[in-house]
Amino acid sequence: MLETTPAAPATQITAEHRELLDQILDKWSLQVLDRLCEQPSRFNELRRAIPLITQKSLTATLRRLERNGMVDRVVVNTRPLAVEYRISALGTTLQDLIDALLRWTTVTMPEVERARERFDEET
Amino acid sequence: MLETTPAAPATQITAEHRELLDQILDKWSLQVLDRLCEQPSRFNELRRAIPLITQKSLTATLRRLERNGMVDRVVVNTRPLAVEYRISALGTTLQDLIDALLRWTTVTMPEVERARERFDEET
DNA sequence: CAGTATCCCCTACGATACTG
DNA sequence: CAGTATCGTAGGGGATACTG
Repeated sequence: MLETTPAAPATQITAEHRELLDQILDKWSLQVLDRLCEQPSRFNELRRAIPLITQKSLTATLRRLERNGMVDRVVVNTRPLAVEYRISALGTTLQDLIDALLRWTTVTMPEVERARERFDEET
Repeated sequence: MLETTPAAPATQITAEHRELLDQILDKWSLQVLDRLCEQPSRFNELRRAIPLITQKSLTATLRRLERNGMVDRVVVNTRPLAVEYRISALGTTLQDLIDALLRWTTVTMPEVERARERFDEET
């Protein structure tokens, strides 16, 4: 059988793909990354920029992003100590993707809303 | 200081943005959408294409995608009944984004792996 | 074939309190 | 300031059984 797609996209989603995306497209990461793409920020600056996030979640999100190499944690040894988070070189490769996702949601939202209404009112 | 980015992206992530993305970038949706972009599929075809998904999760995923207007559910009234899922017009607007995400993960994965090792071995 | 219906677990997240 | 530590909960998802 020769009916495999001629120009196969070579994009099979594996468990690894999904795991990585899960760590970067999770509840808070996009917002953190988006902010850090604009400017390096300190811990409490991020909290203020993302008002609904809790300390715990922000810490967890930053650790995860740091572990995956998306964010650099820079400790400035003043007293009291200061910590700055910056997008990493690897992290910047995400910027276009994030922008594209945001643009997509913005453009698509109205149609989605209508689709939901249609779906919901079908008894 | 005039160093604000000249063409500001105007992309503030709101709760609505995140809610929509959560419904489309969740655990199984990408795989389902990816498959449906390639070809319309029946329920059990999807199960076979995505071996690890459970019936329950597949049903839930398809309903959610249908509700958001990404997928069309077409019932063919044969006996026993057949149901075909197809990507919708709205859904196809996601295709490039999904491809971009997959390409990004594929390209980035090795560096991420190295970053994780570095992070993990720092005691 | 294309699903519901249960039960159950686990963990992601929030709330709150405390610390170097 | 920049976090840990602890407790408690909601719900996403799995396993299994059943149905038009």
